[in-house]
Amino acid sequence: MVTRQPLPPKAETLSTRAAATRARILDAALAEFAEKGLAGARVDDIAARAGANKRMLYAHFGSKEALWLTVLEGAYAAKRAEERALEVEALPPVAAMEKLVAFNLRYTARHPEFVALLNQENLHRAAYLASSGQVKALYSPLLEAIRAVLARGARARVFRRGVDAMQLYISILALGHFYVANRHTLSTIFGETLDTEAALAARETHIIQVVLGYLRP
Amino acid sequence: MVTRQPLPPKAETLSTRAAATRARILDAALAEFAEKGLAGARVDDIAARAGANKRMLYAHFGSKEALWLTVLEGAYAAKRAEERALEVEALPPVAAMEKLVAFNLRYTARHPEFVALLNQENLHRAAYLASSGQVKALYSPLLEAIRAVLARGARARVFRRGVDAMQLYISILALGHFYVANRHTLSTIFGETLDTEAALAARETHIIQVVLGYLRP
Amino acid sequence: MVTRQPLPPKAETLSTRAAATRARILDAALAEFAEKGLAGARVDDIAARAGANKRMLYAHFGSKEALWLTVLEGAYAAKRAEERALEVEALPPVAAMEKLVAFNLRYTARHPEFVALLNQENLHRAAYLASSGQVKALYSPLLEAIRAVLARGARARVFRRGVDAMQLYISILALGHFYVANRHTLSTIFGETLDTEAALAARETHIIQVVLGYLRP
Amino acid sequence: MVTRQPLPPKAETLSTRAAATRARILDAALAEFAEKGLAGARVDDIAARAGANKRMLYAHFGSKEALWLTVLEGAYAAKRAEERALEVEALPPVAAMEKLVAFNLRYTARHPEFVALLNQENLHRAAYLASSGQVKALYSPLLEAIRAVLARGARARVFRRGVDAMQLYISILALGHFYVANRHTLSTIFGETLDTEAALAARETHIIQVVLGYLRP
DNA sequence: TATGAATGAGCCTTCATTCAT
DNA sequence: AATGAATGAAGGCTCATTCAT
Repeated sequence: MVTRQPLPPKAETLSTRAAATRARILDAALAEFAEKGLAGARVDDIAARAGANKRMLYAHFGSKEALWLTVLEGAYAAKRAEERALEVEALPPVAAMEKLVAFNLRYTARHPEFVALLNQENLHRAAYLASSGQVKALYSPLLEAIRAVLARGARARVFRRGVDAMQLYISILALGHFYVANRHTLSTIFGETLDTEAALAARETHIIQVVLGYLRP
Repeated sequence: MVTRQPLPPKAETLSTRAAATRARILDAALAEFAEKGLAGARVDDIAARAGANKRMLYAHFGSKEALWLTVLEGAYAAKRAEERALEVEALPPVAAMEKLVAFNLRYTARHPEFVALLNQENLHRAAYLASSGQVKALYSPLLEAIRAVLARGARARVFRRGVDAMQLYISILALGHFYVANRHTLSTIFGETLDTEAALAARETHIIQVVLGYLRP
Repeated sequence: MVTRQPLPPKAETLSTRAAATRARILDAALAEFAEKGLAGARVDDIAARAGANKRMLYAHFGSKEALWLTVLEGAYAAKRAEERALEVEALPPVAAMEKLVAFNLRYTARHPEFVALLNQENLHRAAYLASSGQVKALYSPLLEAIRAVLARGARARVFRRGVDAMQLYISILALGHFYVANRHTLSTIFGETLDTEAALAARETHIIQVVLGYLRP
Repeated sequence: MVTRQPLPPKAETLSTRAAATRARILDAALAEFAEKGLAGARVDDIAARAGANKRMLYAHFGSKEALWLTVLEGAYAAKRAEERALEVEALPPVAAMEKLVAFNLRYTARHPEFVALLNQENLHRAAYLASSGQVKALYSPLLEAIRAVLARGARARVFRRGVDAMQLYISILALGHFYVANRHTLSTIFGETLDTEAALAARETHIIQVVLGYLRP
């Protein structure tokens, strides 16, 4: 007679469960890191948010800092994925630039965690990111795409010549990112709330004008 | 006849010593906070850097967080003091803008601690700054000055009309600040060193072009 | 020509001032120790209450613990002084006992600091008091006086014979002191406020009945 | 046929271990608090006495003060449990009173920690106990029992009438508790050792005489 | 005598991490 | 894979005491 086995833990089942735990921990870590920074984040709180045991965090990621890096890479990848989906290469030059500028503001506004992660990582002089090697590959194609757009615009005489693609991209990032990253101190300093949709729309209009105004031949 | 010396100014002497200790602690705290953030900074390390007893830190400032706020206010005040000294209101419009843009980049590059403080404070949603009330007063006059420059420029037909002073100033801050704040992650991503004087000069040229290009009528 | 000396600090003046400072420190220490105990009391707070410099506390008393002992001795001496002034030896036996019982309750109620000091000192197993040698001398005459009253009462057949004076005095202390010392926990436990004058009067009636009821032949 | 064992009761096992740690901490805390009071007690020492990690103290009790309250409640509950086991309601009136008086002296003598805790808690004006709400419920039944004994005694004409149960119980507590609580200062003052069994027996005889002498009709 | 500044040890509490099951 | 208990090393803060004037 066969002894009835208690539900055999199928490999698939287990790995599915494990993957779910892993994903929950990552989400929780993203939120916690974004709120409190690397030093301020608490491993206990991450585990609690994830509804997981603290030990699992170590089983999956090894350490708080390794978890930080994984979260950081994920954030970069997610942003680049959306940015790539814009397919600016396929648009007319002016529309392409408008889209790129607006996207960078709106994405940042939608993902303040991203901003928080970057700030922290810069505080650490990109120490964790440097050990990644994975992020750099994400940005080469983008610069190529921007160069192409600039060239098309110049040929069509809607853009000035001699624009450095990297400098421009940094400026585009800056005009959107800085606003969102510093919205709290800026709101305090200027006594205006910069978080509303109206304020964001005003900012969008302004920075599109700045970039396109600059690019005019 | 002997001139009797008045009682030596003990109070002043003492407070001079105390003031020196206080100043050393502030300097040390600025460095420590900039390097490690609020949560990452260590009170022991601040005291050690200052060559002071930890207890004095509490005697003078009450808590780590109160010290943070004092440091933050000091950083804002220092920057605004230099910025005010530019006296942009006294310059021709284009020169004024050029100077403001260049100053903001250069100051930020010279004072990466300022950047680090701001990032941290934004992570805390400006909670400490909000309780200050002292910083806001620093920026009203600046906006007035920028408005005046913009108006003069528009009248002289070297600037476009309808430019929002606050938006423009935020953009000026952004173009310089973001570059410096994110120089580590940007260097990693783009595989170029952005810390050199040459890179900084190139950035200066670019952002002046962006702002003045945009302002063209 | 004679150089005019600045006000010569007369010995008398100085010692008067010093004595005043010393007295203020003692008062402050009594209050602080009574409120927070020996371990809980803060030297800074004592100095602040006394309006004196902390250094003076050390100049006058040497250490926190020495100050504690001085305060303790003073408290005992003050109580014994009032108790002696009752002159129970001069009263009829029953009236004498009534007076002694009532006094011990009322004094304790008027001087909760005394209670607090005793509790603390017992916590330390009378370590400080033992090093005093001054307090013991205060109580020998009292026991003698009680013995005399008991003898007179027995002879007059209003008191039972064979009563131990020390046990009785401890009981008299207990019946008053315990009530006051534990009024907070007792109030909590029994849900009644024991601090009012009415409650105190009821207690007084009760304990006089207990002692005199017991002493009945 | 093999009896399949149900899953080993992990939860229970674990909680058993945890409960043991918790109990060791409580014991250690009782000793430490009794010796040094709340302010004087050292969390490190409690953990060391318990053979536990300091962190566990916080995991189980949250704070030093919460631990204090738990210890205090436990001490009250332990005493009341023994007192309840006397079943004075089942005894003849005089025997009941004798037993209650003797028990309170002997329990206090056997548990000087209880005395120390009470003293401290009164120093804090019962602040912790007040937040408990658990202790009060322990004493209502006792007062009822005493009232019943007094009524029986009065009916049997062995006790006087009109005795207040609460006052009497406080007196019973006082006569035993004060002696033990103040044994160190009293020994010092009267130059006799009050800690010996002989001294305790003498005290027991005396206070039984006091209470029963008072209760005589 | 009196003062304000300074000190170093130590306190309560918290943290990232690991063990035992 | 998952859990709850446990750990040791700090971390922020406070204290009694002393120095320099």
